[in-house]
Amino acid sequence: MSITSEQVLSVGDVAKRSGVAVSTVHFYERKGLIEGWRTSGNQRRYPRSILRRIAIIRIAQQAGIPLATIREHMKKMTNGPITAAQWNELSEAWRAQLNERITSLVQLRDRMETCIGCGCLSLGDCPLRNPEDALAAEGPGAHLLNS
Amino acid sequence: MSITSEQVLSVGDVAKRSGVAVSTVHFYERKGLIEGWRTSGNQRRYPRSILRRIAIIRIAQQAGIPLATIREHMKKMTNGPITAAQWNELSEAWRAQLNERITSLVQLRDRMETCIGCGCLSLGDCPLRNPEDALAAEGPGAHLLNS
DNA sequence: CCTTGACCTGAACTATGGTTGAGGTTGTAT
DNA sequence: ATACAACCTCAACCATAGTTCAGGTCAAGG
Repeated sequence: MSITSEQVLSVGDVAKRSGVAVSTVHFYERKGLIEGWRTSGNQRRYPRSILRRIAIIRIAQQAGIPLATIREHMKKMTNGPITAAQWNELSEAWRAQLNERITSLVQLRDRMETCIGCGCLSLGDCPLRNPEDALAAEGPGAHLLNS
Repeated sequence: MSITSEQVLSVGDVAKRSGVAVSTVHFYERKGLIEGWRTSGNQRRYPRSILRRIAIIRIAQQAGIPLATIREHMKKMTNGPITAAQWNELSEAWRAQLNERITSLVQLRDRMETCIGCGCLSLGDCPLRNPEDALAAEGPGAHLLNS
């Protein structure tokens, strides 16, 4: 065990306990997602609460939130342990985006299933086919359909 | 309108009608996702069915399938218009991955909602909190929790 | 004939989320 | 005291999914 106590963690301790690589801890610190302090010998030290922060970062990433957005949300929080109120604030914001992602994926799945059921690729009313046909019908103008 | 007919499309026609940029058509061709032929003057020409292929590529991307995987699946198809059977084969494969993504996002959302409801950040039984605590409880061994 | 827009290639650049390696320092155990 | 693991920085590199740009060619209309 390293000399770092239960309360103060080295970068290696953080990596082991959080499950991310040491290089990722460096990376998150460079990106302003986490913060710590340095020893007189310039080595990183973190409070134990950094583990919760990293867990939250990974959760947000699973929800599809980019790191830059996560950082903006996390900046509103204190450095110490995360309170329930802070967690509620974060998760509220992320839940909305998570729901959007889920909704659009479910819609896509449903449309794919409809398509399979109806064998509609040769028909004109396929919901998956329509985006393209709508364009073809409009002629050669600017279509702006990149989303 | 360009000289290219209803059946033969230039790269610009494809871009306009499919809604992707010309550079993206080039890119897809380089990556082996689409195929066409060249005029005597080395300009790209595509059959009209390329539009359906590009529509399918975008659908697969929305489902979270990486281009390399899309290419592998598309390689099994003929160059001409896509048949219902081919579409069924593709969508079967992608639906499975889409369902996995949806399932994991829904689980995440549900866990977040449970967390919000119970204010469990300070308790030991929070399903979102557990991954980290499990590690902390195990001590400093190798944890392999990167997934 | 000649201008102009669309096209060509190849290389470089963007952004995201990291990993890897070189070269040097710190810290702990023996 | 010294060896060895863990740490440091900075730069370069990886993959994914493209976009942009320079320098040159092609083709259609006036």
